[in-house]
Amino acid sequence: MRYWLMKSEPDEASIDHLANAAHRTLPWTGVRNYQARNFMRDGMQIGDGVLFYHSSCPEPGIAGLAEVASTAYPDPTQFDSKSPYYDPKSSQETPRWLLVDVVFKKKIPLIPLAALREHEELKDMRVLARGNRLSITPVTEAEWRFITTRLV
DNA sequence: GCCAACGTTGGC
DNA sequence: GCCAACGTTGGC
Repeated sequence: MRYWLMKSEPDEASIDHLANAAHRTLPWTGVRNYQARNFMRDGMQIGDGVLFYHSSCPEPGIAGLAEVASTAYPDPTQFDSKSPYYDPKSSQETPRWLLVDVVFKKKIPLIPLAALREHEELKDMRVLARGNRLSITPVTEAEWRFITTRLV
């Protein structure tokens, strides 16, 4: 059992979109970074905990809790020439990009980025690291426990 | 809109 | 394989 933080732009897919999706589940489309892909492919298992983070928005921060709901499989948007996530260099035979399904668990009062930075216990969180741009980052069990018991 | 930081691309 | 140029991310 591992823990992750996954960034999403709320205009595209917010915690409310997830809560209202069929089966409260969405495929995590659009990851086009190898490190993030590898976390999904090599690190994630069904049932892993997910901190659902809103990014590139007026109030960035953790907006809810979710769970990994599938193992990794090819992201269909890479094959769709009309999609902004289309990748002409990928092929059905050797898909370059993968995704996992994510299922809603709980909406929480937003924990703003600035609030995360206030806690000594969270100072090493990958998402808070200088210059971090990864859309998926591992979360330690201690960080997960602190956030879900103290900040939620 | 700015800009720091980082990943990717492509010429050599 | 190096590395400069470029594009993207994402907070502010």
